[in-house]
Amino acid sequence: MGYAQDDMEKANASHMREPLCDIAQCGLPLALEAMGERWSFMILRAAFNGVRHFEDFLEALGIARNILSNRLSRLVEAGILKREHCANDRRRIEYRLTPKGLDLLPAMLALRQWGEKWELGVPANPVMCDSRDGQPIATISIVAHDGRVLTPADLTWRELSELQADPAPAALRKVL
Amino acid sequence: MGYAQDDMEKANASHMREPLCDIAQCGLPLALEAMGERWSFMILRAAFNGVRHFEDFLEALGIARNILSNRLSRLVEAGILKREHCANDRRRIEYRLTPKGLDLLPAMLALRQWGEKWELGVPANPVMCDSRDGQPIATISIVAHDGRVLTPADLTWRELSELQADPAPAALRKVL
DNA sequence: GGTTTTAAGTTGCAACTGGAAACTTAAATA
DNA sequence: TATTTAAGTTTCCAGTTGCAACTTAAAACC
Repeated sequence: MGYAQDDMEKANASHMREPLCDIAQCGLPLALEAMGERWSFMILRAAFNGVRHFEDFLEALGIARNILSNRLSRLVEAGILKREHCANDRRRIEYRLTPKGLDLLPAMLALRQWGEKWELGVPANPVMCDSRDGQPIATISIVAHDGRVLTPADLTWRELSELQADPAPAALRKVL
Repeated sequence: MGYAQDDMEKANASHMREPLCDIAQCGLPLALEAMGERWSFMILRAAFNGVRHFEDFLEALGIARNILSNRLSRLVEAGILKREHCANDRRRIEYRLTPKGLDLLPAMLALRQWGEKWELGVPANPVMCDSRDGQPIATISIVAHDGRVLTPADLTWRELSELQADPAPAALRKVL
């Protein structure tokens, strides 16, 4: 039993889809390598909403069984989900977010907020709130080390070496 | 000339790929509808780095010409990029980020930071910095309305109606 | 104990999407 | 006018997706 998954992996390995940008020392291509597939974020969203079992993902997402199987395996391989047999019912498998998976929440909420603002147009329901005071969370934004909110015009790229040599240079080129 | 793009659109329309989640009033599926394709974020990254012309995207990304053409068209359709003929050289077309596109920067940086932390393992080069003081930006995080940083355990979903009726209830269920 | 049900995953097949390379179109330049 | 450049299109083939039916193993039922 179960050699088809191996075949699928072999097939992937034999002419492995070229990494999105293997030269760049940039986290974005690496993040997309793990999360760039069509269903990955939707599976993650379901996981954040407490979905843990194969059949429940299936129903929540309306995804094909084989694709779900493949995506869950990849997310487990990537260390974003962990796969565990249920103690009381050994047929059941629980997929749970790892710390690495939980750490994707800011990125996911930023995307969600963008979609709400620019595509949905109205506040989505339900609203993500702070459980301590019940208030909606703030918009995810880029902030400086001292907490000021930054816009694209306030940002610049600096070389690591330059940054270490001269922490606060006089003039910096703007990115945009 | 130029009927192939129309054909492509017709082909799309005839059995249009079903939206990722058309029922949910959620921004995430909508965001993924616009940005979920394999190359979309990499194109956006290049655009944020000042790439504006077809051939330059081609070289920067190592993407196939037809796929780039198709993705740029979709990003323009989605209102994330705008397409403009250069004034001085009418062959050249400039793709520039719109405000809607610029607003994806927090999501992109959150993904990049995640990739750096969990996949790259070391700080990527170059570093995104505040141009006012040259310091690296803070980690993108989820903050409450009053600025406290929140973890997944601090978060809860609330219904819009409930939120309006009772802004600060006594007990709230945690999401995770 | 034997049958049925449930959970998870696999297979085969048809349709669709992606990528490489050659081709087209139109504008600029020599 | 001939050539080059920028952007985009077409062709063709390989790879991926999705559906439906099938398999496997454990639990529940009778």
